[in-house]
Amino acid sequence: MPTMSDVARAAGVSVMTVSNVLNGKPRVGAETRLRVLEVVDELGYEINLSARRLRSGRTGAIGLVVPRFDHPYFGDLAARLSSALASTGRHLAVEQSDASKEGELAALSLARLQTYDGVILSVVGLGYADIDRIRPSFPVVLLGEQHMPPRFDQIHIDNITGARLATEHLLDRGARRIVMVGGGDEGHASMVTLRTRGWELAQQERGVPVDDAAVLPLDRFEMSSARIAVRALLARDPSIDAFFAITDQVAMGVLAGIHDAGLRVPDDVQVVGFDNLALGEFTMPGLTTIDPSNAWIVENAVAALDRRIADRDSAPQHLVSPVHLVERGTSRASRAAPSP
Amino acid sequence: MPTMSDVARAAGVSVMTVSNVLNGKPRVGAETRLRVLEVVDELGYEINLSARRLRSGRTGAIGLVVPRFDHPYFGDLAARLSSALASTGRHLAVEQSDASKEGELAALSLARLQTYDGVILSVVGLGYADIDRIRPSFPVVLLGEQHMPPRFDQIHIDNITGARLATEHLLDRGARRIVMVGGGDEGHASMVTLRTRGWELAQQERGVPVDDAAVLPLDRFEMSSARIAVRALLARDPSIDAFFAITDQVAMGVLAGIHDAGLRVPDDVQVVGFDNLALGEFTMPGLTTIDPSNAWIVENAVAALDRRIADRDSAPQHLVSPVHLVERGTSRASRAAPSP
DNA sequence: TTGAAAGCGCTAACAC
DNA sequence: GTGTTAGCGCTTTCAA
Repeated sequence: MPTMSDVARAAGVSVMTVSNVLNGKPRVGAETRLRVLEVVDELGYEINLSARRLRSGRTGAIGLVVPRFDHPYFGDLAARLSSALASTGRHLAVEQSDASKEGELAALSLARLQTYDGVILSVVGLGYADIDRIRPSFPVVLLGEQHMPPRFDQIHIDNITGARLATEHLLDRGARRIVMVGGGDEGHASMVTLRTRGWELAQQERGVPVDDAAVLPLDRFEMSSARIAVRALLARDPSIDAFFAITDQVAMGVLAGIHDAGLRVPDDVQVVGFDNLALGEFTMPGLTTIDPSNAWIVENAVAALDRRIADRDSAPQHLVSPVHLVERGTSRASRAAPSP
Repeated sequence: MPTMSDVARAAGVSVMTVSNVLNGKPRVGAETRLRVLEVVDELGYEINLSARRLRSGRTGAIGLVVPRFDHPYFGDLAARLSSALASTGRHLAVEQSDASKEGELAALSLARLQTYDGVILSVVGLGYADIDRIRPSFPVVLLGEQHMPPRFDQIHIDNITGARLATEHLLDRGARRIVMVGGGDEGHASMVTLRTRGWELAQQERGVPVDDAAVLPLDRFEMSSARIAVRALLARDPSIDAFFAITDQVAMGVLAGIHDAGLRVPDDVQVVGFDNLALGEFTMPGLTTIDPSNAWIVENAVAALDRRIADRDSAPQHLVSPVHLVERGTSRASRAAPSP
């Protein structure tokens, strides 16, 4: 495996010249540059990023830490981030925080974070203390709703507004008994707590009494858990005429549960999700949902990270991404024909 | 940011002793070990992985390179791999090969691969030449059907058998005109070519004439492309009574297209997919599909990689993962009632 | 425009 | 059981 000195020797120059050529430094003769590049090609030389990092600090790699690889929401986020970074000559590596919790080295260990120039960290499921251990000087942007040390940049989704839009929409379309699937009060600002709060607020504002029994908590936000819970609930309470699912994935399970119960969507029961996964266009009928503006989130996360990489002491930003309702067929049309 | 010498100084020992403690080397006094660990904790020391890698070669990180982050098949694979590796004290970082093609440094650049102890590379969409540039000594396991330099370990899915099972199943259930969605002949052993071949073989064996016009090629294996193509096709050819979709994601689009055309599944048209995504349990009706045995693939990929990391000259293995049919509601029941 | 020296933080190899 | 020495491959600094 050739090193920079091998290249230097073969090209008859010093290692510094090779380094300068490879880093695009200006003060190199055109002829020298050409010769070096030829030798690089010839020997198949590739730079050792560990050595570069040890000396200079940079790697060109950005990390994204997500709860799970197999959740489509994070797949979408990662793909968008990857494209955004590729256009600036960097690249993305994605790690999962869930699976490694048991290991000695958490995905959050500084050791691992340090291999990146900066990290975007989805804090779903992570505690304040986990995050507080991260050295303040390390460039991190947090994604998520939890209350986190304010010294970090953080981007929230406007969960309350989103949940409110969803619930108001269902009320507008004639729903009278809306079950909040995956809801609850976790005692702190979390996705679950906030979306449930939005669901409550919308009802209060419309003068609809909020029934705590209409919150259907879920152990895990998986399709199968939701399906089973919804099927059982519908069997014992036929008055339910709508579901607000805490995520689109849960909504998929809700749709299946409704189908299992022999009911029709949206005629018997209406459904609204949250996330606007690509998938939602392809359920039958299409899933009405809340769009959390992933493009906006990615754009601002990269900007915040770049700002922090450039200046580690810049004031931390706390941003809230806009949300909007995407109407499809799982909720009833107001007057016009429903969209496909 | 404290270094190992800081720890050594504070603990009144040499850096080597600190290193030995942190690496769990046996020949360290119990008292010394304890003192070192205390100081590590106190200073918040974390090892510098770049330095370790530069010196020793290992990082504890395994790379997985996939075509796209937002394809659920790879999400599933990544999650499984991550768990498998976590149990051996290592961790997984996932990179995307698609987005960076335009960049100077491909995801395949040795520079980037080198930051891992070993890499599992999904070769969908990558060319022979791309892969051939990888230094033979670097531990890589290839995942995919393309013809690749035989010096690499490679794991294939048994695409022909899978496609055959799918097609035979449709024939068994009374289908007479089966469209292969996403099929084609790419002129070399690729997922597309092989699955199409299996579809042909099954028909030939049953004495059903193979109609080349029944291959519906797709630019991209996305739900929306499939949906549009299927809708259009059904409009002009009502004799179609089944679709074999090249992937489950395509199958999702096929189901939507059939629905758009006002036909019912499985009564009017039957559908079989390929991948056995979790999603397939939640379409209505559930998606009949081919299971490519991801658990088997992950287990064997890790084993092959470990073998190669341990001995870079071990003979390359070419493995074929078993496939089987998963019957759900998009194909007709033979005699018993259909599963949910 | 090019090069020599120093050292980033760690561990292999060997001494004690 | 613990310490010393050397050096992984690169870039920073400074000199030529």
